[in-house]
Amino acid sequence: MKAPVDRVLPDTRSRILDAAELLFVEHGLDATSMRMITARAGVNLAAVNYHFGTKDSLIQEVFRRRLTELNRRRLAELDRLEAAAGGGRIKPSRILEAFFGPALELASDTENGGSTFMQLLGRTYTEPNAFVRQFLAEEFAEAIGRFLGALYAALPEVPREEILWRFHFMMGATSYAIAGTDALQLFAGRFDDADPTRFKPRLMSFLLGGLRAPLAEYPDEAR
Amino acid sequence: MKAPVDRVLPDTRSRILDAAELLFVEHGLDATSMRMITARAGVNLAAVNYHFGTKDSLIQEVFRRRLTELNRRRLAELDRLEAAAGGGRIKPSRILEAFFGPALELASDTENGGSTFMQLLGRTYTEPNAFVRQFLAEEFAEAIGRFLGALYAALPEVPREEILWRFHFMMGATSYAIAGTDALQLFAGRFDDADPTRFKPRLMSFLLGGLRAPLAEYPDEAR
DNA sequence: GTACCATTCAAACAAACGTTTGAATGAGGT
DNA sequence: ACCTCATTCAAACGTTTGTTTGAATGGTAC
Repeated sequence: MKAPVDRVLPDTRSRILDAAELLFVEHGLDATSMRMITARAGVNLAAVNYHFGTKDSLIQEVFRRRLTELNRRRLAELDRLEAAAGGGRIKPSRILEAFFGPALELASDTENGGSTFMQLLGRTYTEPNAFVRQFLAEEFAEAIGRFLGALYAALPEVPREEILWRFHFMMGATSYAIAGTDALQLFAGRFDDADPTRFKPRLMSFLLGGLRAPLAEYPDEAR
Repeated sequence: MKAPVDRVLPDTRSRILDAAELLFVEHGLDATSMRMITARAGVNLAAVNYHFGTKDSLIQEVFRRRLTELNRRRLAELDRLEAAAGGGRIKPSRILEAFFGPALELASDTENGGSTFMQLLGRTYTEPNAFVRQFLAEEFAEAIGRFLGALYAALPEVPREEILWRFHFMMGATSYAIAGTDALQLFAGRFDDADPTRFKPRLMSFLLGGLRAPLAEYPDEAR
């Protein structure tokens, strides 16, 4: 039926992926039409369906080609930490660095479209589209599981559920820092400098402060 | 031309707004069609255009009716704090409570659709749609300006740009906590309890820890 | 040189989109 | 009783959507 060669990437495929990535950030997944993509990529309208099958498959591939590599790097860093610790405890700050570091580095790569993609990823975490959610969850499952386990081991005195929540909060803060800076102009004109390479130490400091914050009390009824 | 009465809200208007709010959360703004909205609201297709003009105006009204009240409550709380302090310093934790407290309370109101709306709001912060961004920015401008000013005054020893960033991070963490819990199943099956009333103390503790974190050093080149 | 096959292309497809229209409806004021 | 006017309704409007089709194109292998 449809079996495009995969050993050699014709330029068309990459051009489509790059154009789609850019347009998805500018207009969102739904608001980006096939015609917009093929026009910017300078290819024929039918090329997307020929190379990727459907628009959904194209979306999936836009994420997959970057995410696989990102999470591979994260897990490699974690492997290094665990090997170096040799069964001993790992400092939480190192774990955070291993998880959020690669993301922030990718977010500051403006030459190969990494920053574009990270903006896209940040705003797609809250995407309602069912198949995108499903796909992202699968792509992240392993990395999140591993890093949660590492944090549990690094902070044995903190309840696991608390760590779980704080990891969630940290991902939120990071995604917004990357995706939301120019996306929403809530802080318009207030940031001198939104370059991820520059705010990385700020963010890491914030995340670590949040992770280490004293445990709150949990009344049965708030207020 | 088009001047519907505004002193009395016919049921149709509210039914449309409620249905739209729900569907926007489920499918996103673009993926929700007029026909889906009117079908769920049980009204005629033309009713939306009659009552709101265009789909964009409807979107705007969905946000406006809740946001105006939310930010009014936030500013009222801040007014109280500033009056009580009488020119003296206000504890940062109180300021955070005044800003994020009302949002979390609205997020736990499942009876009047408040939680639905807060999920919608959380994921709309990163919405690429130009007119939505513009509108949200205007709606938030006053509150953000006031609260930033209050934090500057409460933490005079912290550089303003640092506070700005941390406020951004805090908004990100909060939005995710509200919008991302069930939206993306990254943490699927891991949360026992996603009720906002229950995670509020957790989040507040995390935010305060992040706000108070030691300042990072800023090397000219990271790594 | 010719047969093959992946790729490109212009054109068309049905379906769904937001919006408009003009007639029907029905409660309220005079 | 009659006029008024906000509201509802079924139907249609012209666009745009993602996808499909069948013919052209052009390099590679024999």
